[in-house]
Amino acid sequence: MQYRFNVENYSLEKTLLSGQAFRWDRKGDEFVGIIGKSILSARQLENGIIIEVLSGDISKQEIEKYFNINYAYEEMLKVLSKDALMARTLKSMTGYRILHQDPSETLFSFIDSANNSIVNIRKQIEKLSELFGEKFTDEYYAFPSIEKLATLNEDEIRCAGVGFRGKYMIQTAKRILTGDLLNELNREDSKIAHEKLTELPGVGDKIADCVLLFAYNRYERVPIDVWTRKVFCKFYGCTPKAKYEDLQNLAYDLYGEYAGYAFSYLFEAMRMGLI
DNA sequence: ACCCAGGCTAGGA
DNA sequence: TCCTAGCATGGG
Repeated sequence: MQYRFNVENYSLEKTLLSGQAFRWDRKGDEFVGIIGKSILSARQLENGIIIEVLSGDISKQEIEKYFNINYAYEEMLKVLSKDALMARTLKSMTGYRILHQDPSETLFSFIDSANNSIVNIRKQIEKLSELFGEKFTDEYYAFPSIEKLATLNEDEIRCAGVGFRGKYMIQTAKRILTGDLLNELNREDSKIAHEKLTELPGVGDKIADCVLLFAYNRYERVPIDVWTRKVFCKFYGCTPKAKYEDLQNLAYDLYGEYAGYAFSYLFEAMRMGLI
């Protein structure tokens, strides 16, 4: 099955190969990725994208949700462009979008991101899936289930190369299975959701916000890492050791419901030396 | 041999 | 409340 979405300003390269998702690869002029137990191919058009389901039974609706096809992107551009710094940053990264990924996969992927490099995270997630995920077709494995992660011991999970983060994944998996946290977060205010996420082992302020931004469509949340702090220092007069919550509030005062989008652009631009 | 990577935790000031 | 050593692993 193949779907064509006519959307302006949707860059597959910027979106799928950025640091928000880890299971997409460029294969020639297309991008191939895994969502749940489906394999998808994405191709860039001038005024849209084509998504082909290579394997699996993912629905059109689920694809629209994952890619956030109906997000009011133009409105976001319009509002943020009133700010001079944002206007030029947006232009340098046009088409970067925030996806709506699976909460569990996003959570465990970003627990793996602590003091890690994107290249390593990608390798480790593939290895985790190979070792502990369901094999749904030749060479392709789903991301491990929470139940499976909860049964592992530290030695087993370390075979995926995740190092000290393995024990956090196991502990967090066990904790989640005692309740329904990941679903409950949908109904929580963002600040409460952030607090609850940081109670999980291996999840601090920054990783909690990655999960909220990339898996719960909380576009007002800003994952504040070393690069984001550089942005705050260089353009907003902050000091290097400003408190996380203070920076978070400043971002919201500046850009409100678009703060997460704004700083995702600033993050990408800063990392690539564009600003 | 070092240093760094989309940080977090525990322990002490 | 603030500060930092240590953390596994891979790559420069």
